[in-house]
Amino acid sequence: MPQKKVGINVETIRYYQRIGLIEEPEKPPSGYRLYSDQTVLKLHFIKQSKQLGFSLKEISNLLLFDNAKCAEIKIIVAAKLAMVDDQIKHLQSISLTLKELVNSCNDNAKQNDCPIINTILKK
Amino acid sequence: MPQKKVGINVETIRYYQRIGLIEEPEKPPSGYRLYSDQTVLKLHFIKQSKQLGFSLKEISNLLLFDNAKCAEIKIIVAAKLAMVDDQIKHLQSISLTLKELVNSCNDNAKQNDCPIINTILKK
DNA sequence: CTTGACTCCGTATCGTAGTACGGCATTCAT
DNA sequence: ATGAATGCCGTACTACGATACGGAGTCAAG
Repeated sequence: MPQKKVGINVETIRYYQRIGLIEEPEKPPSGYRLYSDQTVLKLHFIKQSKQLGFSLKEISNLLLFDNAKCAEIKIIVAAKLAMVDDQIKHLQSISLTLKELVNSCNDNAKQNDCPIINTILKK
Repeated sequence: MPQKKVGINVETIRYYQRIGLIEEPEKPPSGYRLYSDQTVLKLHFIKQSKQLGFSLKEISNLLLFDNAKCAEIKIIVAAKLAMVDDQIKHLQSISLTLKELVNSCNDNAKQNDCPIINTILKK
Protein backbone atom coordinates (compact mmCIF):
# COMPACT_ATOMS: atom_id res chain seq x y z
CA MET A 1 0.00 0.00 0.00
CA PRO A 2 2.50 2.62 -1.00
CA GLN A 3 -0.15 5.10 -2.06
CA LYS A 4 -2.10 7.99 -0.73
CA LYS A 5 1.16 9.86 -0.63
CA VAL A 6 -0.71 12.37 -2.70
CA GLY A 7 -3.10 12.98 0.13
CA ILE A 8 -6.25 11.98 -1.66
CA ASN A 9 -8.68 9.58 -0.09
CA VAL A 10 -8.88 6.13 -1.66
CA GLU A 11 -12.60 6.43 -2.17
CA THR A 12 -12.04 9.70 -3.94
CA ILE A 13 -9.50 8.11 -6.25
CA ARG A 14 -11.94 5.31 -6.98
CA TYR A 15 -14.48 8.01 -7.78
CA TYR A 16 -12.07 9.72 -10.17
CA GLN A 17 -11.64 6.40 -11.91
CA ARG A 18 -15.36 5.84 -12.15
CA ILE A 19 -15.88 9.16 -13.87
CA GLY A 20 -12.94 8.54 -16.15
CA LEU A 21 -10.75 11.34 -14.86
CA ILE A 22 -7.91 8.91 -14.45
CA GLU A 23 -7.55 5.43 -15.87
CA GLU A 24 -7.90 2.27 -13.83
CA PRO A 25 -4.38 1.32 -12.80
CA GLU A 26 -2.70 -2.06 -13.10
CA LYS A 27 -4.19 -4.56 -10.77
CA PRO A 28 -1.83 -7.49 -10.24
CA PRO A 29 -3.17 -10.85 -8.96
CA SER A 30 -3.76 -9.43 -5.53
CA GLY A 31 -6.26 -6.99 -6.94
CA TYR A 32 -4.70 -4.07 -5.14
CA ARG A 33 -4.20 -0.99 -7.25
CA LEU A 34 -0.65 -0.25 -8.17
CA TYR A 35 -0.33 3.28 -9.36
CA SER A 36 2.24 4.22 -11.93
CA ASP A 37 4.35 7.30 -11.40
CA GLN A 38 2.34 8.82 -14.22
CA THR A 39 -0.90 8.36 -12.33
CA VAL A 40 0.60 9.66 -9.14
CA LEU A 41 1.70 12.78 -11.00
CA LYS A 42 -1.76 13.13 -12.44
CA LEU A 43 -3.35 12.88 -9.01
CA HIS A 44 -0.98 15.49 -7.76
CA PHE A 45 -1.90 17.70 -10.67
CA ILE A 46 -5.59 17.20 -9.97
CA LYS A 47 -5.12 18.16 -6.36
CA GLN A 48 -3.25 21.32 -7.17
CA SER A 49 -5.71 22.31 -9.85
CA LYS A 50 -8.63 21.81 -7.52
CA GLN A 51 -6.97 24.17 -5.10
CA LEU A 52 -6.77 26.68 -7.91
CA GLY A 53 -10.52 26.46 -8.25
CA PHE A 54 -10.83 24.23 -11.28
CA SER A 55 -13.76 21.84 -11.41
CA LEU A 56 -13.12 18.19 -12.16
CA LYS A 57 -14.54 18.77 -15.61
CA GLU A 58 -12.10 21.58 -16.29
CA ILE A 59 -9.27 19.50 -14.92
CA SER A 60 -10.24 16.70 -17.24
CA ASN A 61 -9.92 19.16 -20.14
CA LEU A 62 -6.53 20.25 -18.91
CA LEU A 63 -5.44 16.64 -18.71
CA LEU A 64 -6.67 15.95 -22.23
CA PHE A 65 -4.26 18.51 -23.63
CA ASP A 66 -1.68 17.03 -21.37
CA ASN A 67 1.74 18.36 -22.23
CA ALA A 68 0.76 19.08 -25.78
CA LYS A 69 -0.98 22.26 -26.79
CA CYS A 70 0.20 25.09 -24.71
CA ALA A 71 -2.14 27.49 -26.45
CA GLU A 72 -5.28 25.54 -25.54
CA ILE A 73 -4.21 25.25 -21.95
CA LYS A 74 -3.54 28.94 -21.77
CA ILE A 75 -7.06 29.62 -23.01
CA ILE A 76 -8.57 27.50 -20.29
CA VAL A 77 -6.48 29.06 -17.57
CA ALA A 78 -7.11 32.59 -18.80
CA ALA A 79 -10.85 31.89 -18.87
CA LYS A 80 -10.66 30.64 -15.32
CA LEU A 81 -8.77 33.73 -14.31
CA ALA A 82 -11.51 35.90 -15.75
CA MET A 83 -14.15 33.91 -13.91
CA VAL A 84 -12.30 34.18 -10.65
CA ASP A 85 -11.86 37.93 -11.05
CA ASP A 86 -15.56 38.31 -11.79
CA GLN A 87 -16.40 36.33 -8.72
CA ILE A 88 -14.13 38.52 -6.64
CA LYS A 89 -15.90 41.63 -7.87
CA HIS A 90 -19.26 40.10 -7.12
CA LEU A 91 -18.22 39.12 -3.62
CA GLN A 92 -16.77 42.55 -3.00
CA SER A 93 -20.08 44.18 -3.74
CA ILE A 94 -21.80 41.69 -1.47
CA SER A 95 -19.27 42.42 1.24
CA LEU A 96 -19.98 46.10 0.97
CA THR A 97 -23.70 45.59 1.30
CA LEU A 98 -23.26 43.32 4.29
CA LYS A 99 -21.03 45.87 5.94
CA GLU A 100 -23.69 48.52 5.50
CA LEU A 101 -26.27 46.19 6.98
CA VAL A 102 -24.17 45.52 10.04
CA ASN A 103 -23.55 49.22 10.49
CA SER A 104 -27.20 50.04 10.17
CA CYS A 105 -27.73 47.57 12.95
CA ASN A 106 -25.07 49.17 15.14
CA ASP A 107 -26.88 52.46 14.97
CA ASN A 108 -29.98 50.81 16.28
CA ALA A 109 -29.34 50.44 19.99
CA LYS A 110 -32.95 49.71 20.82
CA GLN A 111 -33.82 46.14 19.96
CA ASN A 112 -37.05 46.63 18.09
CA ASP A 113 -37.63 46.55 14.41
CA CYS A 114 -34.34 45.29 13.07
CA PRO A 115 -33.05 47.61 10.36
CA ILE A 116 -31.31 44.73 8.58
CA ILE A 117 -34.55 42.98 7.84
CA ASN A 118 -36.15 46.22 6.83
CA THR A 119 -33.30 47.19 4.56
CA ILE A 120 -33.29 43.84 2.80
CA LEU A 121 -37.03 44.06 2.34
CA LYS A 122 -36.80 47.51 0.81
CA LYS A 123 -34.20 46.56 -1.79
CA MET B 1 -52.74 33.70 -11.07
CA PRO B 2 -51.54 36.95 -9.68
CA GLN B 3 -48.18 35.69 -8.52
CA LYS B 4 -44.64 35.32 -9.65
CA LYS B 5 -44.37 39.06 -9.41
CA VAL B 6 -41.44 38.28 -7.20
CA GLY B 7 -39.64 36.66 -10.09
CA ILE B 8 -39.29 33.23 -8.57
CA ASN B 9 -40.29 30.16 -10.51
CA VAL B 10 -43.39 28.33 -9.31
CA GLU B 11 -41.51 25.08 -9.00
CA THR B 12 -38.92 26.80 -6.89
CA ILE B 13 -41.61 28.18 -4.62
CA ARG B 14 -43.08 24.70 -4.30
CA TYR B 15 -39.61 23.54 -3.39
CA TYR B 16 -39.31 26.18 -0.71
CA GLN B 17 -42.60 24.99 0.70
CA ARG B 18 -41.46 21.38 0.67
CA ILE B 19 -38.36 22.18 2.67
CA GLY B 20 -40.37 24.33 5.06
CA LEU B 21 -38.74 27.63 4.19
CA ILE B 22 -42.14 29.16 3.68
CA GLU B 23 -45.50 27.86 4.76
CA GLU B 24 -48.05 26.37 2.40
CA PRO B 25 -50.39 29.21 1.47
CA GLU B 26 -54.16 29.26 1.51
CA LYS B 27 -55.61 27.04 -1.15
CA PRO B 28 -59.22 27.94 -1.88
CA PRO B 29 -61.55 25.40 -3.57
CA SER B 30 -59.78 25.76 -6.87
CA GLY B 31 -56.61 24.47 -5.32
CA TYR B 32 -54.58 27.32 -6.71
CA ARG B 33 -52.15 28.89 -4.29
CA LEU B 34 -53.13 32.30 -3.07
CA TYR B 35 -50.18 34.02 -1.54
CA SER B 36 -50.63 36.47 1.28
CA ASP B 37 -48.77 39.76 1.20
CA GLN B 38 -46.72 38.32 4.03
CA THR B 39 -45.58 35.42 1.91
CA VAL B 40 -44.85 37.65 -1.03
CA LEU B 41 -42.68 39.79 1.21
CA LYS B 42 -40.93 36.71 2.47
CA LEU B 43 -40.22 35.51 -1.04
CA HIS B 44 -38.86 38.90 -1.86
CA PHE B 45 -36.67 38.73 1.20
CA ILE B 46 -35.44 35.27 0.23
CA LYS B 47 -34.54 36.45 -3.22
CA GLN B 48 -32.58 39.42 -1.96
CA SER B 49 -30.82 37.36 0.67
CA LYS B 50 -29.82 34.76 -1.88
CA GLN B 51 -28.27 37.50 -3.93
CA LEU B 52 -26.30 38.50 -0.87
CA GLY B 53 -24.88 35.00 -0.79
CA PHE B 54 -26.95 33.49 2.00
CA SER B 55 -27.81 29.82 1.71
CA LEU B 56 -31.41 28.72 2.09
CA LYS B 57 -30.53 27.37 5.50
CA GLU B 58 -29.13 30.71 6.62
CA ILE B 59 -32.12 32.47 5.19
CA SER B 60 -34.37 30.18 7.14
CA ASN B 61 -32.53 31.24 10.29
CA LEU B 62 -32.94 34.88 9.39
CA LEU B 63 -36.64 34.33 8.87
CA LEU B 64 -36.98 32.60 12.22
CA PHE B 65 -35.84 35.73 14.03
CA ASP B 66 -38.10 37.66 11.77
CA ASN B 67 -38.47 41.21 13.01
CA ALA B 68 -37.64 40.25 16.52
CA LYS B 69 -34.12 39.91 17.77
CA CYS B 70 -31.93 42.43 16.07
CA ALA B 71 -28.88 41.18 17.93
CA GLU B 72 -29.21 37.63 16.63
CA ILE B 73 -29.67 38.82 13.12
CA LYS B 74 -26.65 41.02 13.34
CA ILE B 75 -24.57 38.03 14.44
CA ILE B 76 -25.64 36.01 11.43
CA VAL B 77 -24.97 38.85 9.03
CA ALA B 78 -21.61 39.66 10.57
CA ALA B 79 -20.60 36.01 10.35
CA LYS B 80 -21.58 35.99 6.72
CA LEU B 81 -19.56 39.11 6.13
CA ALA B 82 -16.50 37.45 7.62
CA MET B 83 -17.02 34.40 5.44
CA VAL B 84 -17.38 36.50 2.33
CA ASP B 85 -14.25 38.44 3.12
CA ASP B 86 -12.32 35.23 3.67
CA GLN B 87 -13.55 33.93 0.38
CA ILE B 88 -12.42 37.09 -1.34
CA LYS B 89 -8.94 36.72 0.09
CA HIS B 90 -8.81 33.12 -1.02
CA LEU B 91 -9.91 33.97 -4.53
CA GLN B 92 -7.42 36.80 -4.72
CA SER B 93 -4.57 34.45 -4.04
CA ILE B 94 -5.92 32.07 -6.66
CA SER B 95 -6.22 34.94 -9.11
CA LEU B 96 -2.60 35.85 -8.53
CA THR B 97 -1.42 32.32 -9.17
CA LEU B 98 -3.48 32.03 -12.32
CA LYS B 99 -2.06 35.33 -13.58
CA GLU B 100 1.43 34.01 -13.04
CA LEU B 101 0.57 30.86 -14.91
CA VAL B 102 -0.77 32.77 -17.89
CA ASN B 103 2.31 34.96 -17.92
CA SER B 104 4.63 32.01 -17.76
CA CYS B 105 2.81 30.75 -20.80
CA ASN B 106 3.22 34.04 -22.64
CA ASP B 107 6.95 33.82 -22.24
CA ASN B 108 6.94 30.45 -23.89
CA ALA B 109 6.59 31.26 -27.60
CA LYS B 110 7.51 27.76 -28.71
CA GLN B 111 4.62 25.38 -28.27
CA ASN B 112 6.35 22.48 -26.61
CA ASP B 113 6.30 21.57 -22.99
CA CYS B 114 3.64 23.83 -21.56
CA PRO B 115 4.99 25.72 -18.58
CA ILE B 116 1.56 25.85 -16.99
CA ILE B 117 1.35 22.12 -16.64
CA ASN B 118 4.90 21.96 -15.43
CA THR B 119 4.40 24.69 -12.90
CA ILE B 120 1.30 23.10 -11.48
CA LEU B 121 3.09 19.79 -11.24
CA LYS B 122 6.00 21.31 -9.37
CA LYS B 123 3.87 22.98 -6.72
C1' DC C 1 -67.08 26.92 -25.64
C1' DT C 2 -62.90 25.77 -26.99
C1' DT C 3 -58.09 26.52 -26.94
C1' DG C 4 -53.76 27.55 -25.00
C1' DA C 5 -51.33 28.78 -21.08
C1' DC C 6 -50.76 28.03 -16.58
C1' DT C 7 -51.02 25.31 -12.04
C1' DC C 8 -51.83 21.39 -9.24
C1' DC C 9 -49.61 17.00 -7.15
C1' DG C 10 -46.10 13.49 -6.13
C1' DT C 11 -42.06 11.69 -7.49
C1' DA C 12 -37.80 11.46 -10.10
C1' DT C 13 -33.84 13.46 -11.87
C1' DC C 14 -29.90 16.76 -12.39
C1' DG C 15 -25.04 18.41 -11.34
C1' DT C 16 -21.02 18.47 -8.41
C1' DA C 17 -17.95 16.13 -5.58
C1' DG C 18 -17.65 13.02 -3.13
C1' DT C 19 -18.71 9.59 1.36
C1' DA C 20 -20.70 5.38 3.37
C1' DC C 21 -21.81 0.50 3.64
C1' DG C 22 -21.26 -4.43 3.87
C1' DG C 23 -18.78 -8.35 3.10
C1' DC C 24 -14.70 -10.34 1.69
C1' DA C 25 -9.52 -10.29 0.58
C1' DT C 26 -5.05 -8.87 1.59
C1' DT C 27 -1.19 -6.90 3.91
C1' DC C 28 1.48 -4.94 7.66
C1' DA C 29 3.26 -4.90 12.11
C1' DT C 30 3.98 -7.41 16.05
C1' DA D 1 1.03 -16.41 12.85
C1' DT D 2 -2.46 -13.60 14.08
C1' DG D 3 -5.16 -9.58 14.39
C1' DA D 4 -5.88 -4.71 13.17
C1' DA D 5 -5.93 -1.91 9.35
C1' DT D 6 -6.56 -1.15 4.86
C1' DG D 7 -8.17 -2.17 0.16
C1' DC D 8 -11.34 -4.38 -3.04
C1' DC D 9 -16.19 -4.17 -5.27
C1' DG D 10 -20.83 -2.50 -6.40
C1' DT D 11 -24.32 0.19 -4.91
C1' DA D 12 -26.58 3.68 -2.21
C1' DC D 13 -26.63 7.85 -0.02
C1' DT D 14 -25.31 12.87 1.22
C1' DA D 15 -25.79 17.97 0.45
C1' DC D 16 -27.62 21.88 -2.15
C1' DG D 17 -30.80 24.05 -4.98
C1' DA D 18 -33.46 23.32 -7.92
C1' DT D 19 -35.74 21.37 -12.47
C1' DA D 20 -38.47 17.93 -15.03
C1' DC D 21 -42.33 14.79 -15.84
C1' DG D 22 -47.00 13.26 -16.52
C1' DG D 23 -51.67 13.50 -16.04
C1' DA D 24 -55.30 16.21 -14.38
C1' DG D 25 -57.61 20.55 -13.32
C1' DT D 26 -58.37 25.59 -13.98
C1' DC D 27 -58.37 30.19 -15.88
C1' DA D 28 -58.69 33.99 -19.30
C1' DA D 29 -59.32 35.36 -24.07
C1' DG D 30 -61.43 34.99 -28.42
